[in-house]
Amino acid sequence: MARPKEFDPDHVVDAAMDVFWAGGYAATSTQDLCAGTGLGRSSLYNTFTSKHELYEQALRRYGERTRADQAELLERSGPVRAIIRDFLLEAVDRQLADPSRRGCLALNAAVEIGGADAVVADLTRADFDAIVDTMRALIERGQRTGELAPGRDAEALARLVHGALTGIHVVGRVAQDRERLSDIVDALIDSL
Amino acid sequence: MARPKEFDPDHVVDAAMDVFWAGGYAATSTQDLCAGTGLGRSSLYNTFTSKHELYEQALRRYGERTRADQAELLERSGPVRAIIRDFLLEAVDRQLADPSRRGCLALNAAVEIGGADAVVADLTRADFDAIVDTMRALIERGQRTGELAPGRDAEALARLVHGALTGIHVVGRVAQDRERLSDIVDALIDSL
DNA sequence: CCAATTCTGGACAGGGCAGTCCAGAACCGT
DNA sequence: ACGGTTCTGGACTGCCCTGTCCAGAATTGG
Repeated sequence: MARPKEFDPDHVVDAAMDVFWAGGYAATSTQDLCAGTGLGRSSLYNTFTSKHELYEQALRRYGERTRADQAELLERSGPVRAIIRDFLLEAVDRQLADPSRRGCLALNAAVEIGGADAVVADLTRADFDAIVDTMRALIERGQRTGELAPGRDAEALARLVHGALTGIHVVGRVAQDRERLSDIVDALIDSL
Repeated sequence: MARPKEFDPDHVVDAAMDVFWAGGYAATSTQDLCAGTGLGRSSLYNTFTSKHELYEQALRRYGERTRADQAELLERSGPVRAIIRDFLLEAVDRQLADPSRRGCLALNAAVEIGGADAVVADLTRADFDAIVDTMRALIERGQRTGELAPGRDAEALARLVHGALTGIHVVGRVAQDRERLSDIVDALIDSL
């Protein structure tokens, strides 16, 4: 019917996600996005309406990815303490292995423009809630199996786990040493 | 000797701190700063070399303020659990009372440009360490008085407290309900 | 009251920004 | 092979950005 696109929009969203992730929203220019995705300006604007729209799509993609990771987490067997511990330590190691320390895209988005942009606020809040839901499910499992003390509020504990994760991502942006981050994990796991 | 400035630079730094705090670094223009401080461009640039320099001074001022708050915290008497709890709940209420949800300036700075700007990374890391130091001092006090279990690593616990505080500031940027934040405090205090 | 110095307001410069536009290229169904 | 449609590259627009400059105003010491 007509000339087909010379690129896969899905891959472009992935590439744009990386560019925004590394530079944030405001400091990333449309030229950066062209360079990072390999598209020309026309193709970018023809497929995605605006910089902001592309950012939203990148955020959505990020949410899909992290939700898939969490679903995989729920399928693991064994002590939930170890599952949560490994999950957090993976975040620590990923953060330290990344030379640009980009942290968590949803967190970065919430902090940078979550206060001024309702759509971004909704997307990031949903991402946060998804992590909390996963953690609550794990904690409830531990309480059922007797691994964890049954009396405590699983939702509140899950939110504390999420708080620890935000600490890892935030402090990890500026900290070089592993202890500052792994201490958080140790103290948390010890507290469950 | 010469014509004196028509403004107090200290007050200007305070005003600039508010402007940056509300809008972040990249999204705040020098015009915004002129409007917020009441200075003309010439006066701004005559006193502070550049937007970035003014941002650094605002960050330093913020550090002074928060360190003073923490020193005051250490002078309180009574159960340290209550002291830490009140400290965190004050952060929750301040966050929810603020319609623009600006959170913590140091955290916002670390997340927005801490990965790319070494000076900002140093300043924010120092702010984080100051909070951790304060919390560790309180926890050690609690361990000495027998209020808290003495065996646990006070430094690691202090970093978990800081993680909870980052959670409050990050989630508080996009959450409206108090429970999402107060749950973190409850679960944490219950874990000390 | 004058001279030296610093401050102030506003105009200005150069560059980068997001987004548009158009001419030509590529494709597909017929 | 051709007509209709969509895509692509690159030039272009208008705006806003940070930072500079300068002419005049304000102040103080002598």
